[in-house]
Amino acid sequence: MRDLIKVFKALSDPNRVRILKMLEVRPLCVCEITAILELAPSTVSKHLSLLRDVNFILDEKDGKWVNYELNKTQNNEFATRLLPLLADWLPDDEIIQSDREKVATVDRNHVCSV
Amino acid sequence: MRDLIKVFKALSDPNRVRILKMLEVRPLCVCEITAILELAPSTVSKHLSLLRDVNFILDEKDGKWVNYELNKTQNNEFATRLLPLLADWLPDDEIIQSDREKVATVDRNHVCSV
DNA sequence: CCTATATTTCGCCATATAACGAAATGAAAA
DNA sequence: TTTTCATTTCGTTATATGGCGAAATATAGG
Repeated sequence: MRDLIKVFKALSDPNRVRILKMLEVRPLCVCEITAILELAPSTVSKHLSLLRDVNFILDEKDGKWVNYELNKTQNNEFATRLLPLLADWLPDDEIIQSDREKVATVDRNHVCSV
Repeated sequence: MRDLIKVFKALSDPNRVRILKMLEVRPLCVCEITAILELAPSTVSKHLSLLRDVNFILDEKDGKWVNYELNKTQNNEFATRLLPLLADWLPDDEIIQSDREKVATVDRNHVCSV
């Protein structure tokens, strides 16, 4: 029960849903996500660690960056069944569409503290 | 987006999940649910109206009682796809099992303010 | 009509949550 | 080694949420 509640709480915040919908396009580092959401880096980091705690995303170190990607492994029943639902939803949401366009063009070398 | 967030928030409380898992067994009135959850009637009523707002359950007046049941109509994409997932989950949860045993035996004529 | 019962609404309180900035950490570059 | 940049951790603050009891509403039955 405890784990299930954590999973739904993770999905109960619009900024975390925006992150997941961005990661459907491609993996992103923290500062790219921060630039698109226009939130403080510490806030974004907290959202990401929460999504990682419920196995929705995986992190991978890449030099000074940390890349986050959707967890496509089958190691978590909740993620395995909920992420495909989310992928079907919000196709016409304006914020989601705008975020995804930015994902297509954002470049971490230009966007992070220049 | 707004509606989706409301849906996940509705699922983010253990007492609301318990209610949905009880309603998988059969429809129940407010005082039966109140007796099983051991919460104040006003609290249960609030949970139920929240679940109704996101189309997870339907209410039907029956004399002085109000019966709530799972919404099995196909009129809401989120309910249609999330309720079957929930039905697959928590089969071994002790609280859920205990709640469901009580659902099988509870009688509104005995349990409500006698 | 009057009372009893089921439910809902309202106001209040304690806790949870999301936001920020400052400071700490870790790795690359100078 | 020192500096720089990306990220995380920590402490604080404002708002959201879940709980209750009291009062309002609705219906059944005397």
